[in-house]
Amino acid sequence: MNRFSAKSAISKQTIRRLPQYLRVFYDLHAYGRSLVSSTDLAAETQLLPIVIKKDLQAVGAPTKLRAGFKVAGTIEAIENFLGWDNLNKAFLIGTGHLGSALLGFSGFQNHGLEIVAAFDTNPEKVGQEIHGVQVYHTAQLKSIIKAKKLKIAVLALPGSAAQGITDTLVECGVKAIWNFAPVKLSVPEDVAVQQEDIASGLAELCAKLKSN
Amino acid sequence: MNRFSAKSAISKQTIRRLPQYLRVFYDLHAYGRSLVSSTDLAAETQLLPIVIKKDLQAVGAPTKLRAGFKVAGTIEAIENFLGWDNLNKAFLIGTGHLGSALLGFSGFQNHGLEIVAAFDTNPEKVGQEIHGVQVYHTAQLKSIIKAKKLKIAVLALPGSAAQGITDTLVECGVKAIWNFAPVKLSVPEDVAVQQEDIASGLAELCAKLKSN
DNA sequence: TAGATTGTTAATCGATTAACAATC
DNA sequence: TAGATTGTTAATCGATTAACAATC
Repeated sequence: MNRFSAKSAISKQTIRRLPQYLRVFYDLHAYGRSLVSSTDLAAETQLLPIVIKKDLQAVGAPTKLRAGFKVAGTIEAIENFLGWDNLNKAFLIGTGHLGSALLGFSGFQNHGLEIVAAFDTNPEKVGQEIHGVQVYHTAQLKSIIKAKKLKIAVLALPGSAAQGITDTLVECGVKAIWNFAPVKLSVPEDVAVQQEDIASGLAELCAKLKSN
Repeated sequence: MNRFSAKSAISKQTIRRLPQYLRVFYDLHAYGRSLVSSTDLAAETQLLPIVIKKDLQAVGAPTKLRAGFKVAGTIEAIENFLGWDNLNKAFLIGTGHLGSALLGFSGFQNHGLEIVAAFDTNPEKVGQEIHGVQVYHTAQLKSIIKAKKLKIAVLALPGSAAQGITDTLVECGVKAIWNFAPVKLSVPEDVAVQQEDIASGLAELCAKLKSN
């Protein structure tokens, strides 16, 4: 959020909870429920009813007064808010352990993401298919991004290579980078970066373990 | 944090930043730096100096007035706070794409975690070694946990199986669960759970992308 | 000394939680 | 109607940021 863009009324924490709601609502929908109250959702999610109410309100989920949230409409509202109502094409850089696992994670299809190409410099990987996705040499990065008009990158490579590749991605007009390398990336402010650090979660767990 | 345990003075966000500091300090140490100021660290990490000062203060990192933080001592302080100064033995349940990737992630050795066994029900996996870790049948879970006195579990299995396995783990005396399955686990309050939801990060990225 | 830094308290900001009115 | 719920405003809590004193 920079000082020129409109202030988003929706908190980061709310956004992080949305996929959880979505999963519950998919289940409810599959069971044929058409309405669900925040108290029922609270039992299911271990969140407070007021948190759920506020979160769903924030994305404009439709309600029926005194009866709860409309299941089908809420799914639409969340998917629409996140842009998950149609698939965004993305590509992966780095097909090591983590990268391969990401390619095998079919769940992304439910999350608006379709990985249509992968890149690596390892000659044993280039030319192969991993979980149905073609692996190209990183040298082809620019031409393929431009040809396929890709805007979303997933980075699963060593920290030392991440910033260099990022600069290339920015040049090619990539607008979103999901970064699993343990380095903070520098990008222009019109490029969205989401930094994942698996060690943060482990640190939290270890801190909890010590305090118990 | 329940109402009986002492209130931890250190915030969750601070804890999540500790691994990042640790990486920077390892580098500084490797380069032979013995002192570093919070302003220098700020340039490196893209955090504010005051954030760094407070975070490191919270874990008791040693300083030299007017000169900054002592590199070696700060590494010790962070590692000690997280319990990463000696390896904790852990085990993995579920050797699918993600589980295998976790086994291949050598970085855990730097983060106080050593995965010494893996479990799966798939007959093609049982009896194999993945990245040097033996895969046992889930039926052997109880006996191996007890024999090896394991206290930390890493869950990388389908959501539908997670709670059932968790109940078994709790019975066996497991004290910490790092859960990659997309379900909230119910556990007694003396068991630490860290929930990872990869979709949360993707949701954040998509929200940023839309607002740019 | 001057200046850069840590140390520490206060102010601000944002998210969560509580309270209660409005509704059917 | 009574009661369960959403809707909405206020209070609380926690984390971040600012300000400035103390230090060498």
